[in-house]
Amino acid sequence: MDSQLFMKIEPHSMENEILYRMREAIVSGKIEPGAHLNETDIAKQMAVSRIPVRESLRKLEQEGLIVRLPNKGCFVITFSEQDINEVFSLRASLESMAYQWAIPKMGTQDVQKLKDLIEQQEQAIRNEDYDELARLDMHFHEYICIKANHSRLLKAWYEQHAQCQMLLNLRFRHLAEYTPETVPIDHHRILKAIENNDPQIAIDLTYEISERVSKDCNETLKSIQAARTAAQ
Amino acid sequence: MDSQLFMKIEPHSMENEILYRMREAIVSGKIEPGAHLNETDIAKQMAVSRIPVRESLRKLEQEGLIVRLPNKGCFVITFSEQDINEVFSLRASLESMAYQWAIPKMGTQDVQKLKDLIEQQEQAIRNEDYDELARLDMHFHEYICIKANHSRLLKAWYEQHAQCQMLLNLRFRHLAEYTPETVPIDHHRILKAIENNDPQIAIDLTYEISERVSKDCNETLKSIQAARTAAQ
DNA sequence: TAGTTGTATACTGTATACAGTATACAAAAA
DNA sequence: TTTTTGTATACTGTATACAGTATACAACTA
Repeated sequence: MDSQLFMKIEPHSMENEILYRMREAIVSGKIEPGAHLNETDIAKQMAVSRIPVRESLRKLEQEGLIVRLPNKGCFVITFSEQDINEVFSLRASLESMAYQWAIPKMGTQDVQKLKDLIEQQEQAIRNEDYDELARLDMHFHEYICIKANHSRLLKAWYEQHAQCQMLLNLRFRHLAEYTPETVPIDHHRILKAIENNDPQIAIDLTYEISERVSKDCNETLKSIQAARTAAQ
Repeated sequence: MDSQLFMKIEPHSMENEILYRMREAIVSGKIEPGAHLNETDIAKQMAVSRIPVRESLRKLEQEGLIVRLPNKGCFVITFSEQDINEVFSLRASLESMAYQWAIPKMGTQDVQKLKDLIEQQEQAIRNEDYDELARLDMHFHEYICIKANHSRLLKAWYEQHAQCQMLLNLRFRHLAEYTPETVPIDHHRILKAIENNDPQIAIDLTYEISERVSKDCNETLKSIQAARTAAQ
């Protein structure tokens, strides 16, 4: 075989499939926070044995999306005010580090790529496609974290990010006033800091944005709790 | 039962036992970096089935102590220069955050506790008990990270710390000039910053120390590699 | 001899089966 | 009626068994 005819086949374990589906269901909110995840049920639904389900649950536990209680099973994480503050503050701290590592390495094609992402975000807002907006929002930050070229930083960021996504989805479903325009506006400001090769401004912005979103999520949490106690 | 007669029994799964033992063996260097971890062998040695061993290996993978290759198994992590830089830089970044969160909360009894740890370190050096010194070194930083009262930060720190310990053990076994005195000296300087309620100085010190230790470990790595190529 | 293919072996990945534990609820006793 | 105890049930934790895959090496072919 002297030329590359076929694409590489990725080792495709069931576990990755299971993991991916469950993570999606939890992050998107299809499974409610606090819900009990029954291994046998999940295994039956997906037509696999409990073992790969268990192993996926382990990974989700490490990612912080579920909590495991010995001999009781797995439960989707519920966020307290402290949890929300933790998630966003740690994410902000990790992104700050990412800016310090990434900005010196960034060239014009990186700036262009980020510019494109912002434009796509504006388009998504015009289309009222907020799922797409959330994805593009994520890609903007992800791009910078990848550019930092720091695998451990990236891994830690992904873990916090999954929980952020979960909270942002929760906010989107429950908060009346949703202001999608803030996403590209914030990103424009960050991009400017990148173009000026000034990590410190990007870092200050990150903490500012983080603070704001954290506040938003806390309000959402309170309104959900208020609605729940009112219903009872 | 009107009074507390018996201590609570912690749910004691085999897995925790297995996890603890394997982690210790890897961090301490009893198992060489790069070594293949055979599930069946380990299960046999510990007289358990492969399942709890597998689950422990998953956790070690998430902690970054081992690498899993699909259908090939688990291998103890080997550190490249990039890995070493990553581990120490991320740890420094996390500790910086810990200082910002912890220092405002610290009182005289915290300072006293840290002072005691430093004294114990000096005693350990006099006793030439370097295992104990490593433990006390760890406790100093751990105390601050716990005081930050940020569970996600603490979790991320523990993950980096396990790899740091592994590298420091490697250095201890291979590096000729070992200067244990630096540990309490550095800690004295950090403690002073804490007493002065000045996180920024503590942060600057952390990066300085991190840089130094990182350099040391990289040198160790090179000397090990040089010894290996010479042997071949 | 060099390169390819077949085959054995040993390992991981998954399925099934059973043991251990938590929980809810009914029955019994105070 | 309230508290305690027994019991059933359903779940997780673990063991065993087997299927799928990677690797090494022998046999074969050009």
